[in-house]
Amino acid sequence: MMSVHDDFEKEVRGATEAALGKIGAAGAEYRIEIPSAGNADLAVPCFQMSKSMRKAPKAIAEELAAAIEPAGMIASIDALNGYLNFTMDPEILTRRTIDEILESGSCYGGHGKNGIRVNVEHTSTNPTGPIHVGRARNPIIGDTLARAMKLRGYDVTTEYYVNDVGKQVVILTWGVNNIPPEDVEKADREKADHALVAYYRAANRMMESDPEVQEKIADLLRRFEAGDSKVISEVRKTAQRMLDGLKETLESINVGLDVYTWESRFIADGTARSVVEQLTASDYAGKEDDGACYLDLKDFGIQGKNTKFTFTRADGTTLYTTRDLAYHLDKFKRADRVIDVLGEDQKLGSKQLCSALEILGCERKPEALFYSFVSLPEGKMSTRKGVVVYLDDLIDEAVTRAYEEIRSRRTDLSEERMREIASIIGVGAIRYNIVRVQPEKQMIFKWEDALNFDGNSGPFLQYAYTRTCSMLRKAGEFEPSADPSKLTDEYETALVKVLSRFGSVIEEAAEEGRVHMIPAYGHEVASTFNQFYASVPVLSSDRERNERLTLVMCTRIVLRNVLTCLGMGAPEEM
RNA sequence: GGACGGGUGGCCUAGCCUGGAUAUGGCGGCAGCCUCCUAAGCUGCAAGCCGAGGGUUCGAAUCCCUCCCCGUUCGCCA
Repeated sequence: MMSVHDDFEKEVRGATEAALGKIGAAGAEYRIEIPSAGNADLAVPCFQMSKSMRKAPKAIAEELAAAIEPAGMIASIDALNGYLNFTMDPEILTRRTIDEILESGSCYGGHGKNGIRVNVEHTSTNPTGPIHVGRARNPIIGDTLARAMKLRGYDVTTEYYVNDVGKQVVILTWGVNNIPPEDVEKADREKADHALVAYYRAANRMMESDPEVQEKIADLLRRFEAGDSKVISEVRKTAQRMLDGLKETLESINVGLDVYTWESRFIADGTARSVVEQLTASDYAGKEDDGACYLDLKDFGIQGKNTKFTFTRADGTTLYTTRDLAYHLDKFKRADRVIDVLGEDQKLGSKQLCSALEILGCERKPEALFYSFVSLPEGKMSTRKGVVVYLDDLIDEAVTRAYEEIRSRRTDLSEERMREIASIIGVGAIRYNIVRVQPEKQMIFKWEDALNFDGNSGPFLQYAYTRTCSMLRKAGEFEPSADPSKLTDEYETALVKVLSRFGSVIEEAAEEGRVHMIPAYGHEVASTFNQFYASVPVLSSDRERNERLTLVMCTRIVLRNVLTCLGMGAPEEM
């Protein structure tokens, strides 16, 4: 279905071309843009045609404006500063926007099912410790992208790749099975991930200082790589315990993943081995003196000291990226589009993976979405060193703050209800503050920013939402009406305009992975609604009551869709 | 040293891909607004050589070049 804006642009294009013909400049190049100034809806800058027409832009704009009569959706045309400005008929915009929102409801902003299967892999943190805020962008960006794509119409599957292979999980397993509980620091909470990470840290420390421990861990790793089923299942068991803790954290911020794929599977089912065989047979393959195999990727735009990408160790065992290749080949079978949400440290690895896929004759590539790490003012976070802020602690702090806020302003709510709302607000604040900034921008974690509840924040959107709920609750029964002749106030028009843009925001977020557009848009909706709320009486209005309530209803739908996309709760009161 | 990303009022941030009118929004600061639908709100004010310098263009935060600062990376780790 064509949106109001698409239809309007089409009419503007038609009118502009006709006008150019009339003034003897048919075929002139022009652009249509959204004005950065003024109240018009679309504009045609007349600067670029100025040279060939040998006329001042201002004069061209004026001539063009004079050559166009308002018709159809075009309500008025005017020339200003060398721009030809078009204003859309507000009545048409209002009626079509409201009708579409009421008709589409929770699907508003989307496009209907498109049948394209998308696999979004996100989070995939090593199961060696709790999720810390340095990595917290991953689940939040990934989950938001998945939700936006779902709304847009994709058939989305989210997936977590569990690294149950390699030195790190072996160290953890050794620690859990060999260090007595009294030798590790007491965990600050009982969740498995928090309880287990102490063993991981202790094992790392012991390994560094005690050659005997180092040898024991090396031995365990050798048995693991040799396929010792007892060792493999021990490691898997530890990883599973850790993962259960991670899942709990993810659930608490409304992130649920559809599929968990274990890395060890690609060793067990032989697909990693088959990748090795195919790569070895390729023209780019080489072998070190000691037997390690590599691809030389100098022809694939990989630059640096070393263009080699090693895919087996000297002993022939596979490496992480080798197994990741098998994993991607598997994902390609299951989805039409494969998206990986990755930390910026994976950039080279991802590029090597794409080159290797090409060498394997695979025509498809994963689409990578990279984000920069969140660091602390004193430097980067490290699970091993214990220099971290855990996501669980951030959530607790945010919920506690939200609880205090509610208790200070509400006396009519039950304890249970206040706790429930506090959780919705606290979690919303965290998700919003993280997804707000474009992924590639580095972030420095500060408690006061992370816990911001005012202005450009999650609770700001939720608060506007509760206002819509409260008004509709108090209004009781009413007859919905999109009669545009009764919604002519500037605040009403501004609100309708903002609501009408939701589809294009979702399009950009979903198609280009620009998820930070969603919170920015949500803030605009909430802010425009708050201005309307402060200036236009609704419940006490008479002649326009139904139309205003209908507009409030539409705002509620859009805000709820935005909140859903952001994985934030929509509280009826707060 | 190479590669990739970031640098926008005191602080955080949008815009950059696709050049265009007075550079977006927030925090903090200052001054106002609750006899009206929840003040987690609204209104107003102060605050900017868009990292620096060149170039292209009628026009540059946006494109190109050089340089500076920050982050990531250049493992037979994951």
